Amino acid sequence: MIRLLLAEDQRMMMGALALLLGLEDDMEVVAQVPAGDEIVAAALETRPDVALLDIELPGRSGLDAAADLRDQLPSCKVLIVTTFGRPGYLRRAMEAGASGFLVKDGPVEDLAAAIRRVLAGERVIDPGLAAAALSAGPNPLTPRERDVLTAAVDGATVADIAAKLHLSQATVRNYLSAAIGKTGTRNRIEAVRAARRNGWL
Amino acid sequence: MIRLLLAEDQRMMMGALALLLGLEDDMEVVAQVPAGDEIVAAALETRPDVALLDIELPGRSGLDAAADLRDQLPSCKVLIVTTFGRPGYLRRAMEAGASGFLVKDGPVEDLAAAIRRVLAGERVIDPGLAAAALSAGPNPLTPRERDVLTAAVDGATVADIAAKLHLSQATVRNYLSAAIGKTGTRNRIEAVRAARRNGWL
DNA sequence: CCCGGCCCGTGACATTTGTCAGCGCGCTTC
DNA sequence: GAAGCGCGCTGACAAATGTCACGGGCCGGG
Repeated sequence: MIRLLLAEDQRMMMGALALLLGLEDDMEVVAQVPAGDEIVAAALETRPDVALLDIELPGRSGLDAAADLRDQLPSCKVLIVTTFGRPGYLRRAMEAGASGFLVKDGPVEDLAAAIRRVLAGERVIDPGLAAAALSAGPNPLTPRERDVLTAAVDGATVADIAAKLHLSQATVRNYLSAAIGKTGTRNRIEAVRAARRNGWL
Repeated sequence: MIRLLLAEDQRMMMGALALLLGLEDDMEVVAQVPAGDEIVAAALETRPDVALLDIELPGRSGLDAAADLRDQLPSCKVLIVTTFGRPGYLRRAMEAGASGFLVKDGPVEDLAAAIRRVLAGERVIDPGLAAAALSAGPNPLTPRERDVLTAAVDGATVADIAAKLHLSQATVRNYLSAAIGKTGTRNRIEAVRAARRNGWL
C-alpha cells in the first residue's frame, strides 16, 4: 500500500482527490491537511510514502514545507501539485528536494501515474514547464528587492513599506526602482505582476 | 438519472468531480467543458438537468454563462461553484438566475446534496456568504468607474487607460479618484483589490 | 589585498498620481 | 421643468512615485 498525505486548501479539491486516490487498489490516503504549517506534524505522525503538496497554502508555503519534510522525514517523497505553473516555483521546488511537479491543469489520470513514478525514484515534471523554467533564468532579484516588492503587493505606499521593513523611504524607492528595472517594467504594479508570474516572489 | 454539466478550468478538479459525482447512483456527468464560451453549446447538445459552473473561466465568465443558460435552456438549473466567495459574485449569480452558490472551501459531500436540493427547487447558498453579501451592500461603482478600474488592474498608467477607453487623461484620473473614494482606499491598487474582494469588478 | 556585489542611506529631479472645483450635455424621475 | 445622476471634459494644485548620481559599510572570491 502506498501511503499518501494531501495538503490543499480548497477542501473540495482535497476531498475529491482523497476519495479518488482511495479508489486505487494500491493507495491509501493517511492524512489530509488544509494548512502549510500542519504538514510536518501530520507527516511525522502518519508516515506517508508520498506527500502531495499545493504551494499556496495558509500558514506555510508548500515549498517551505517540502524542505522541512526533506530534513525531518527524508523517506517521504514530495510531489508538488499546484494551480500555477510558474517557472520560479518549479525551480524552488527542485531546490527544496521535491521529486515531482504537476499543474492542476492536467488530467486527473496523470496523478496516480505520477505518484507511482515518483515512488519508483523517477522525477516527474511537466515538460512544457521545464522548458519555461530553463528559459526564464534564475531569479535576478536580491533578497531585499524581493522583500520590498512583496510588501508592495497590496497597495502599500512607500511610507508603509519603509515602516514595515524599518528602512528609509528613499531606500525603499531605490529598491523599487531597481526591481522595476530588472523586471523590465514601468511601475511597481507591473513589477509585482512580472515577479509573480515568474515565481520570484 | 440527474444529468450534469461541469464547467471548470482546472482540469484536475473537473476530472475529479466528474468521477466522484459519477459514483453517485442517481447522477451522470454528460458534459465537461473547460471554457466559459463553450457552456451554452454543450448544454444545448447534452440537455443537462443541472449545470455546475465555476465563475472565473477562460472565454466567458460563468456568471454570464448562467444568464445565457436561463434564456436558452431554462429547464437547466445553475449551481455556481467557485473558489472565491465574494459578496458581489453571489449577488450577480442570483441576478443571473442561479439556483445555488457554493464555495470550493466546503466539503465535497455538500456538493451532491446541493445538487439534489437545487433540483428539488430549493435555493442553496453558503450561509456565511449570504450575510456578507447583505452587509456589503450593492455595487457603488458606476459602469465607467468599473471600466477604468478594470483597465488599471495590470499596472496600466493613466495614459494607457485613457488610450484604451478613448478618454482624456484627466477624465481617467477623475474616475480613478472617484473609485478610490467610494472604496475608501488610498490609491488605485488598494481600490482594485477592494473592488475585487467584493466582486465589483 | 582589491574588486564586486549587496546593503542602506542621502539629495535632487522630473513625472505620475490623486484631489478639487467647475463646466456642459443628456437622461430619468418626481 | 427642476433636480439628480452619470458622463466627459478642463485647469490647477499637492503629494506620491520613479530616476539618477552619489556616499559608506560589509562581505566573499580571485
